[in-house]
Amino acid sequence: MGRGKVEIRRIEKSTNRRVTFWKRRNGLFKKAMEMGILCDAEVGLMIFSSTGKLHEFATTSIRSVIERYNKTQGDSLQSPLDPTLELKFWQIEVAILRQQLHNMQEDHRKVMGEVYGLSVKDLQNLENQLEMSLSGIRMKKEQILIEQIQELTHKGSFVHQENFELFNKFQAYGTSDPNAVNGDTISPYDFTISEESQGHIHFQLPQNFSDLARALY
Amino acid sequence: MGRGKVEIRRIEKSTNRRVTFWKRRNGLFKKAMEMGILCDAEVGLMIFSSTGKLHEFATTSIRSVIERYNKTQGDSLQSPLDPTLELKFWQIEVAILRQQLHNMQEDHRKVMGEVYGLSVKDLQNLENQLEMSLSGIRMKKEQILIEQIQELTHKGSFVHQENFELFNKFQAYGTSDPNAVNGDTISPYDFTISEESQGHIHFQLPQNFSDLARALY
DNA sequence: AGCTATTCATAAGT
DNA sequence: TACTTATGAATAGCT
Repeated sequence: MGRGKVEIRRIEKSTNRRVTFWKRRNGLFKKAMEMGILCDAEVGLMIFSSTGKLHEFATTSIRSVIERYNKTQGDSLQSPLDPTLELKFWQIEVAILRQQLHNMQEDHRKVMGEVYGLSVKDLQNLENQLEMSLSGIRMKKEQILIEQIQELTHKGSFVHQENFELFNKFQAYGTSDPNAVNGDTISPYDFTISEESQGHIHFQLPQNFSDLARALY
Repeated sequence: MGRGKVEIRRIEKSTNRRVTFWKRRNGLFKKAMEMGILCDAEVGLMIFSSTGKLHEFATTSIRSVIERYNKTQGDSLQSPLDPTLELKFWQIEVAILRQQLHNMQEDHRKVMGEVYGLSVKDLQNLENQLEMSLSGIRMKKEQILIEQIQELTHKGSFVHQENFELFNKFQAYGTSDPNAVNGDTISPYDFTISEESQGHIHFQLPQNFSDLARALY
């Protein structure tokens, strides 16, 4: 990355080395942090620059990481320190609290996952099913209307004509936005059944239903 | 980097988390090594994965890095020379953890309250509004039917009779369970529009909608 | 475990 | 010293 490929070997020019050190130090810290967050890991990073200065990063604290390291690796080398009873007490206290915190985090994640996941899924499901359901009802209605037309076709012309006009009125009611009948709105959550270009009836869920689903993501 | 930008937050799917952990672990080690070589630095990196396993990298050795760290930083804290300060460290650690635990509990309560409360409220709201909305649509339909009757009343008896029969057919369609028309079920989530004793049309939400609301309590 | 499409990091340049 | 940009690297989502 950067202008041209770079060989991995000590940068001789100290100015360049210092500049690169800072750039990469920051990059490394960033990635260490991301690793900690993304993968739920405890990360500790210590860097001594060529001038001897310490640069440290840790998701928790370096000391915590070192402690954990010592515990993991074997206590033999760990403590040149005097383990007084009180010291031990506090260390145990820390261990207990860490455990509690960990459990709490697990709980929290679980609940979030379940509630959010389940709700969204169910809501989505429900939305789809409502759409399918209405679609089914609409098709049946259309079918019935068509049957009516066919029935009427077999009657005398005058009566036919009269009935056909009536049919048209019903159809106008049934296939156009009901609000259009008198032009006002029933409620902000009305279903809208609107006539589309192909003459298909489109069932639209109340806007806020989708909003609700989205909000739960 | 990768297909699409990624939010820096805990990866919930453990499989993905493990995969990402390894990819990034290797990336991090590589960059740590490059930093060590390019900038002539001593680098130590410790990572505890979410399963608790230790992953370490160092240009020299972790031990060396820790010792240098202790020399540079916390002679007083880490060394056996001052148990009082050591004690203090652990006490502070306990205080920090307690605070985190407390915050976490607060968070947890808040989220539970909001998610559960809000969802149920919204769902209830939505259910009511759907009912109101359908009720409004139904009333308009009835009004239109009534107008049709009145119109027909002013026409000749034969035509009137014919039309009235037609009207009755539509009414039968419009006020009875649509499933009754041909007897099958469209979907388990169908709205049902059923004729009640007073001839009122009752809009019934899909059963699972109420179930959903209840489940979220 | 490999493969790309993409985003990211950063070496030079200004 | 800090900002910009052309490029090489890292890696997320898929198979």
